[in-house]
Amino acid sequence: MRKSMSITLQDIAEQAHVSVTTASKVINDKASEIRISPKTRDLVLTVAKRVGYKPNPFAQSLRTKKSRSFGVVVAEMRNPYFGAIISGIEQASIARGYYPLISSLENNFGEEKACVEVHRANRAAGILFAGTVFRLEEGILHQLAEDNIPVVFIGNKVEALRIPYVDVDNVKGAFLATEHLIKLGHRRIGLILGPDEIPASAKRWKGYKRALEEYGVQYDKRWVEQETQLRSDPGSGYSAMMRFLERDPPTALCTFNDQYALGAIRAAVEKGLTIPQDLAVVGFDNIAAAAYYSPPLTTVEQPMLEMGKIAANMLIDAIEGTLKEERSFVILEPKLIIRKSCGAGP
Amino acid sequence: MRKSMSITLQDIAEQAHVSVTTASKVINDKASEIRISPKTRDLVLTVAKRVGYKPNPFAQSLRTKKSRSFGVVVAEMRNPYFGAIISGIEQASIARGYYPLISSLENNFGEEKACVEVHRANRAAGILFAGTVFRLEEGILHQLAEDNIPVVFIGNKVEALRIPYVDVDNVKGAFLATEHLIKLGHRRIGLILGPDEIPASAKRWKGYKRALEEYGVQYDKRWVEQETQLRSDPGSGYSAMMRFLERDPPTALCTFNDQYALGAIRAAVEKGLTIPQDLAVVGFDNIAAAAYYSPPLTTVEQPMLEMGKIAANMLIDAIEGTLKEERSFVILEPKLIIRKSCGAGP
DNA sequence: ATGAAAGCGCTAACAG
DNA sequence: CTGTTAGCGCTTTCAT
Repeated sequence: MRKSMSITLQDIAEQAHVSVTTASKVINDKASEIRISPKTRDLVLTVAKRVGYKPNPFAQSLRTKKSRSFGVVVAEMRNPYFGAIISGIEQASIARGYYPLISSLENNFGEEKACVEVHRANRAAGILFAGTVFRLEEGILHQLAEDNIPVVFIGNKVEALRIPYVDVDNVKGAFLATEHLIKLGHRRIGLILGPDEIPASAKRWKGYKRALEEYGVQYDKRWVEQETQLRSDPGSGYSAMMRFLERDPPTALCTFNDQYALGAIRAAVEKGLTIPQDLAVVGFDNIAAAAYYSPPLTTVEQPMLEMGKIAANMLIDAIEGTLKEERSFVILEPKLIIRKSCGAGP
Repeated sequence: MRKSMSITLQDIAEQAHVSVTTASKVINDKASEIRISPKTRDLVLTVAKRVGYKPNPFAQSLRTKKSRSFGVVVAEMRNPYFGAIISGIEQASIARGYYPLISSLENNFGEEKACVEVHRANRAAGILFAGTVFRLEEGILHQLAEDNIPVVFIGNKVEALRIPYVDVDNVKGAFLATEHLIKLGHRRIGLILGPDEIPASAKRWKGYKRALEEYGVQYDKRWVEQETQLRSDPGSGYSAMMRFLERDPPTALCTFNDQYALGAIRAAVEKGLTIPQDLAVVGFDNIAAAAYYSPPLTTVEQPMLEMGKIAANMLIDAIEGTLKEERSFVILEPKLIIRKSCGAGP
């Protein structure tokens, strides 16, 4: 009698008077494909249930050289946008019997390499990158590809490589935001972008320009401000807005995300403007808090939870070798959520 | 020559012309305690470095029956408070060569059991609970204890059990907040508490009463409102504040956390009050966004990152059997951060 | 100081 | 339909 060790196939085999092999076969044979007598099957299953058998994942992985956990590298855990994505990833993977190992870069961008090292050391079966930026180390992606470790991106694609990814339609999102402002009568519409390294910046810029063009509003570079810092906190929106305020400010504003919007609003209010009378602002993401900002924020919603779920399922498919090329690139629809931060026009 | 498999001790042994045993000894012998000739040691180490050897954690765990990963069960991943704690956990554990498996309850409170199941199936070496509530299943804790799987709590203790935990001094935090308001001249000070299941509620209530008493302000139950819902979003603060507003509102308000504060402010503003002139409000936590609320929020800071780090280190110590009783209960100091949401008095 | 051998729990050929 | 055998990569006696 083992001390208080966990229950093994051995135990089941003994109690059911069958071999370990048979026990293993029964347990692993979900679809009843292997020919085992119903009697034996039932017996083994009953014993397994009775003793509360849980396969030892270390032994399984050692033997099969397959792991049921995968790595998740996320830009900033503290950002609610990523929090929601992680929730989605988690829900989907647990449902399929996989376990995400989450690691975040926080302010240490450029540490993608270190994170990947950790996941590789843990024999992650695949890696999910959310909002990461490969400033220096694109090489690690080739390395991963060589070693047959699947990767999927969320909200960020490395253009040169054909890697599965899921994202929201950024140009459409920015288009929606800008269009809303134009229809409200605004002509001097500011745009606060994230840093260049984030591909979404360029796409949102594009959507913004497209809306201007479509509605015959003159594009002017002086209405666009860009953050250079990668951290995505309200401070970014604050300082960008301050720069607008020091020259001649726009009457409306598209911001890179809800946190930027919060910061931008703060800056405007500090300079004596009121929202939305003096400045209409629209955010991006629709994080939970946005509905409670003062004023409640009109914003472009991204389906974060769903993005996380889809990405996790894609990665797991890739791990299991069933991911089809045509399902490898999914772009979700953004949705304009109208609240109070744009009022009824300038 | 193996196909493109990972490098094993075997490979090192061959290349260094030593036995696998020797290779293993050298690799595991950080402190040079085992008698191995310096020459052999150097040789093995050199080869290991050259081929980029990474031990296979599955084999290690299978053999030693010890795992280097532990579970983290967190109440709500989307909440920035927990995001910060997770960051701390992660930083500390990676530094010690451990890997946190994070799972969250989100809105499914009462699913602690399912989460724990998952972690046990993965052979987690220990479990960290952050902000979780054991409404139904306190039994799983006994189970864990029986099976010798260490547990530590963050921000929440199950009173009956002597389980290591780290938290902020909640009564002091609430005291600080209330005292600040009293010193500003307020007498009708509202308190919005979280649900009963969260032990911090009772503690903060205590701190609030203590401050009132110390400064000779009459305590009145009608100034306290409590949320019943476990989800900690701005909506909770919003509805609680609305209840105050329908009777006679206080002139100042202590809220359960910054998100509650955001919601409460929104409710007050909707009813035509201005902050801080008509209502002074103080939050709790000091999440990153709090500095950018309108007005910037005066709040009680919790050292979330540090709490995460400390807890992770405690758990790892417990896993390794070196956690001392006297270091098992740590209460950190809260700190009042004064910004604009309380103005200069009523 | 070094190595041979055994075995952790599981799965996969291969027999029977 | 079932069992025997072997081995994944590692650590751990126990010899030498």
